[in-house]
Amino acid sequence: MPELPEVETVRRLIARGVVGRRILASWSRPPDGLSVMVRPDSATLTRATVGARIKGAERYGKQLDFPLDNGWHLLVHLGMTGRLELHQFEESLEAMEFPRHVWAALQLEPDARNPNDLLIYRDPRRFGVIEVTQRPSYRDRMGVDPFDDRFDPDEIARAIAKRRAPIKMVLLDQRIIAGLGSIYADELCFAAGVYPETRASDIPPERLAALVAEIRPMLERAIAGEGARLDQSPYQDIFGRARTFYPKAYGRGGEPCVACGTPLESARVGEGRRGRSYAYCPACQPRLSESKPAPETP
DNA sequence: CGATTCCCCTGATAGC
DNA sequence: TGCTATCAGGGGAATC
Repeated sequence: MPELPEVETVRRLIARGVVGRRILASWSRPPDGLSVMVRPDSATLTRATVGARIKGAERYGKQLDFPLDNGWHLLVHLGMTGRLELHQFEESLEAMEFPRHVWAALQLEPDARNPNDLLIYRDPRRFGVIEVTQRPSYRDRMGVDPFDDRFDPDEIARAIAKRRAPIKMVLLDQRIIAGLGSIYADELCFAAGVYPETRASDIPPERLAALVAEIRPMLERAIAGEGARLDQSPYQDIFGRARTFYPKAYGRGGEPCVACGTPLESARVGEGRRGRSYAYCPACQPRLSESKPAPETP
């Protein structure tokens, strides 16, 4: 659920508090037999981070990357419910009792300008991961980030047009575009007037071009608003900030279309556990087979 | 290669 | 009040 704009917001907020600071100690919760949250393990986290200085805070797609001055990288993927938080640290890490769903913590060196010196990784749903590596490889399995200099709308459109899967699923494919998720896939389909289950290869070229052309501006607006505002969602908050990018389609099934007033519909694309829900306006985003929107109004 | 399916997790919510 | 079933979803892995 945190997608490119939300991850970028986290990056900016965290960067101010951590870049340039040294890591004094680390803690991670012992494995419990379920998903491993800290990779490769607690000992390596300590070996890689303690004594090192955080050089920067970078993002590619939805991946956060904190390069350290000892050659290691601290990587954080927020998954669906992951958070990075800065807190004021009081006692020793060993003595602290961390709340549920906190998987790792790093104690930072004191900084007169910033009283918060404890970086926490929390993730209730455990789809995220925090890891250390000396050779980050996440870019190898990722397509182009929309803010990368190499992002070429024509090239992206050509890649999309080769796919026969539903456009919503193709937009979610991180190997083509890195950073989109369910929210912005829905929003892009809405903005371009494309029915989300349309086969990507069936979308008229000029319409697909319009959709792709909207990717960067839309993400820019969302970043400016510090992420998408999801009043219905329990995962809306990042740092308790007021997010001001209001989705026009995502999560609005049953509500009126902002453009024409028609009630939006919600449905699911893809079977099984990897299916994704989506919302769309049946009037503004007609199916390809329909030359015009269905005349009947429900 | 692409398309499709199963899986991991738990908070929130609806239904009984 | 308490229980149970359902849903949400990013992405790895396996399968077709």
